[in-house]
Amino acid sequence: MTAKTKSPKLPKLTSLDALTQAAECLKTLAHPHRLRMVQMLLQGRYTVGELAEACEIPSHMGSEHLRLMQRCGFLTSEKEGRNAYYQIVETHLASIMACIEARFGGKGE
Amino acid sequence: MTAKTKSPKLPKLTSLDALTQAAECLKTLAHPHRLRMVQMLLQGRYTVGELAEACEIPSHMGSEHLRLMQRCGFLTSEKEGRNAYYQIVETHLASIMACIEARFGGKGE
DNA sequence: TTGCCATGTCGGGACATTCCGATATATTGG
DNA sequence: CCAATATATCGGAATGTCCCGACATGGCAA
Repeated sequence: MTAKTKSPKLPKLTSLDALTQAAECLKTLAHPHRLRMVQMLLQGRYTVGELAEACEIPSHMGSEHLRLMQRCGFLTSEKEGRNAYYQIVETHLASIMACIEARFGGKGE
Repeated sequence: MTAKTKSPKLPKLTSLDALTQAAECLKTLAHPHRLRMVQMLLQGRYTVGELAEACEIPSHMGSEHLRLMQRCGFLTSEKEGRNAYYQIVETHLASIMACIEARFGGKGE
């Protein structure tokens, strides 16, 4: 019955659809190597090989991580000779990465 | 050799250990129902049943999601009669949730 | 051309997550 | 006491993720 509106606070909620999208993106981000790649790409320009080496993984696996993030709308790529450079297009990654660094020791701590 | 420092920009990086922890936490957060629960708990006080109902899932599944987030250090619980109330203890959740809302339509959009 | 290097793609095995039904515990009301 | 409610836990089936070796593509140099 409507009289039983016992809830003293009515929360404003994001739709479950939007949260499902958000969860997809977070899942894509939730990997140590992908986090490092994003952190690097927020600071400079790197090839697949450089990103993979910084993650201590073979470069063909780096390529897969980068493709995942591209599918999800985080990155784009451009080729230069036999190298491929990736760059960030999802601008919100900067602020999310800042939150993560604030919690889990920023760079170098 | 040290002479081969061809990198024009030297990025400051979070350690892979810290990023592994961060990825664990992000993976815990990366679920639509858990995101909604966190969003609600940032605004008020709710029982397991209320949180589960808002996610349109049976309450025993809500209980599992809440336990996951508790293990990860996001939440604590207190019992009151036959109800259980959860609350947020990881303060950084507020800023991360704000980033997510900024990207995926905040509350009500 | 031939061969090498950087990148991208495919298939599979190992492992983790998600969801659900069934069951367990604890508290309240009758 | 018994029954009903709220929460928690267990086991398993379906699904998804991670990592790897193997192979494919395209550019560059000798």
